[in-house]
Amino acid sequence: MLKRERQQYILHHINLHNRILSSDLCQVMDVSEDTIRRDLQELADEGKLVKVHGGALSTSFHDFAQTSLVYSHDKKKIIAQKAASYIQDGMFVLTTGGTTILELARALPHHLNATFITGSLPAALEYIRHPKIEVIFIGDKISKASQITVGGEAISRIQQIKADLCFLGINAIDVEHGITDNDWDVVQVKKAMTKASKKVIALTIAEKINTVQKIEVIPIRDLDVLITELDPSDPLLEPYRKTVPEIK
Amino acid sequence: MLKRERQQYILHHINLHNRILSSDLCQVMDVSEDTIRRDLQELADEGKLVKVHGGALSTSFHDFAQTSLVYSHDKKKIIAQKAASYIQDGMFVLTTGGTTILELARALPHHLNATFITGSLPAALEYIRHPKIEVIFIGDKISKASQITVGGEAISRIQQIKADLCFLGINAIDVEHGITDNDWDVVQVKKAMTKASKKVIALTIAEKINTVQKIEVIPIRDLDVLITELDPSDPLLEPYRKTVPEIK
DNA sequence: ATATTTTTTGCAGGAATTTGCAGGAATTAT
DNA sequence: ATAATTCCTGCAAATTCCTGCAAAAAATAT
Repeated sequence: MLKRERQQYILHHINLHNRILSSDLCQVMDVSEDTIRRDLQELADEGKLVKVHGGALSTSFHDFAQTSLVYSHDKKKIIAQKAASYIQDGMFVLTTGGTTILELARALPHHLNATFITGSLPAALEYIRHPKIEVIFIGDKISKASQITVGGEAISRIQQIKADLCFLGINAIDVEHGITDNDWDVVQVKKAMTKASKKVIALTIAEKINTVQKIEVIPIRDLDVLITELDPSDPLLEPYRKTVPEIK
Repeated sequence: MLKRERQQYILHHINLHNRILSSDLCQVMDVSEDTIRRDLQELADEGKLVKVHGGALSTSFHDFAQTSLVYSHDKKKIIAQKAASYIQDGMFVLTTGGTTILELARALPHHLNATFITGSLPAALEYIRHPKIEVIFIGDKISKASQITVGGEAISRIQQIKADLCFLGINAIDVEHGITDNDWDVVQVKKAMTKASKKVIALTIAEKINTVQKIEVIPIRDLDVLITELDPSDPLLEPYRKTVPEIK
């Protein structure tokens, strides 16, 4: 089979099915994995597909999960690792949106068997990449700024849920003013989520500690776990140790 | 064997089999590789075939791949332009998911002032990029394969809606079997959407015309508008003209 | 018929492409 | 943590391509 023939076949297949495995391709075409890899690499360089570990995806499909461009990416990865350890098989987990939650979504064990409930479009897109995670999306009006569901319909849906965990991506936290945010609609949803969960886990980079915004989500005393990229013994966390049962 | 004869034979063979190897040719004709190479080069210069490393490919084969891949964006843009012209300010618009709908979402006029209701995560992410579009997301379980909401909760939500338009991204359309798809859950949602709208508009690239899949979404007679990238007078669309009120 | 010109062909050599493989790194699965 | 896959780099073998050149063949002119 000629090289060009192979590449045409690959492109055709990918436009039809949106994805392809290298291993399947080299069987069908009877060439080595390396050859397929090189074909995919070339096509990717030409922008005709997106190469991923183990195969390739259609460009139109992949546009949504850019992993770069996240502020404090490495810090958030540390947070995500710590957060993921709280999730057990079979749990119902409520999550908000935000880049830290996105990192959590990416850091989840691939074979985790749990149900994730969220109103965040980007987070949902990450969750569905895990084969054994069931994703429930809370529908209603979408807030453009935060790419998250807001509105009364969403809140009343959330109130019907009794989840095990709620992961809260937060904008500001302060001993006195608690967890605060600046979008009224989003705050309503976050409030509802914390009330619908047995355990509330807040995720934040250290930069946001001891900052305050306009609207309260919950007071510190309603927080069960606080996770940051810092060592739990870091002095910056000291003031919270009195009130928050668990600091990671 | 004369030069003319050789070239005649090469063209004949390539129109029959879509491809040829230089090595095969010089064996069959009993001439040197160089001669074959020169023949192929000449024919390629005349545009009668496409020369590639190791042989040659039929132009039709090559053109098809080029146009359907490199220019598929243009095709979908054409479809999107036609589709967008149906949307008026103030309308409520239901849409499914799929790559063609995605292109529509990207091609919407920036100032459009309408409400879009969808269960597709990627489509919703596109809609929210338009400042004046209000986005309502239909929540429920998310189907991993299609990145779209499915389930009874979603369907009963949709049934409460009375939208002006429903844009249907389709997988297969056939005069006899109608619009068909291959995922039972997704079909239920699509069905509900078509019933909740005054006007049903199907979008598809010509490649999918006259193809059939396992499960019926709606019969052709329930379709109000069929939009493709082709000219409405294209013979491929002829069989649909009897049943579909409007073909663009 | 012979000479001259033009076209075609094969060849030599060196350049470029393509492919598979080995190894070790990186990622993913169990 | 361990095993299995997948990826990457460099390398080597095989194939194909290209350029220039000269012999052969064909066409044309004398």
